[in-house]
Amino acid sequence: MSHLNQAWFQLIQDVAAVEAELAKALQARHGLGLSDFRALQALAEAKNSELRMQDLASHLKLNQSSVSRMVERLERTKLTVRDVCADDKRGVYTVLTDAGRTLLAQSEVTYQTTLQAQLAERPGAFTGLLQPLP
Amino acid sequence: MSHLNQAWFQLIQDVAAVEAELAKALQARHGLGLSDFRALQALAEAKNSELRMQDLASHLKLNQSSVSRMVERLERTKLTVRDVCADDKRGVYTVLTDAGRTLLAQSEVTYQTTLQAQLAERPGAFTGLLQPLP
DNA sequence: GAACCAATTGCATGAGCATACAAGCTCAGC
DNA sequence: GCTGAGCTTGTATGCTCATGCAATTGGTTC
Repeated sequence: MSHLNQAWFQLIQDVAAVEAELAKALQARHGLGLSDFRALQALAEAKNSELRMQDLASHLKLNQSSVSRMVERLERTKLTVRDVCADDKRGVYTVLTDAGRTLLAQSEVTYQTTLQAQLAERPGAFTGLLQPLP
Repeated sequence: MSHLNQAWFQLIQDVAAVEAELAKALQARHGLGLSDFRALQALAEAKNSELRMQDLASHLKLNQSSVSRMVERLERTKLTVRDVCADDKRGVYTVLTDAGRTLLAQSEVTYQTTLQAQLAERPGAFTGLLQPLP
């Protein structure tokens, strides 16, 4: 196996391990999946805390159907609500609720600290990949 | 969102995109999943081209049940065969067949060229992977 | 109405968790 | 020293979940 090949395999596994820890922490402490968390983040950053399904999909690099189902989950737990957009009735806005904003704020602490801890545990694994090289 | 946070998100997406391309290429040209491919690689590198389920699992960082099902797939397509080990009758070796070795050899070309192409398409995203930083 | 776009729904896949099952090992008690 | 209960180790199976692709439904635009 070539050097590049091995390096890639190693990277995949390091990335996967960190992601798994992030997912576990969010799930355990806030009952939130990783994609769900990132969706909330995207909404919070969006204008009016709302996005169309499509925009959410392209931001998260998920396809329409996955987003449709994800939003279904988020709605079931009252973190977002759907809202038809007035100007184009084909479209649906997904809007962050107050509950969603609150949970997001809490989750972000978990996410941030877990991420830092995980990176610290893997010194060298991501050198050059996260900090723009000096 | 913090800088680290953003950088991580970006890395995840780049990695996911490359992995998706690898998976698509392998599936399209050889009818092989990415994990399946990596399993064949692991077997080829192992002594006698055989590994216990467990060892396969720990190498691929998959859990035991996933590997059990994966090996089932590989066997269905005649790429591997199961073989009980004589010394510990609880154990089962998964052994690469000639067909498996042949398919692997072909797939590795696809994998390698796709990987290089993908990395080349994302200049800067993976600096530090190719040349270990000086 | 024809072509198009947005969102949802049906179906298949690959993965994890919990559990069941099977083989071998240990050791107390006779 | 033999036996059998209980533990350990290795594999398989049932269920569930998130995701992708393909087909569908409903609204829009020309």
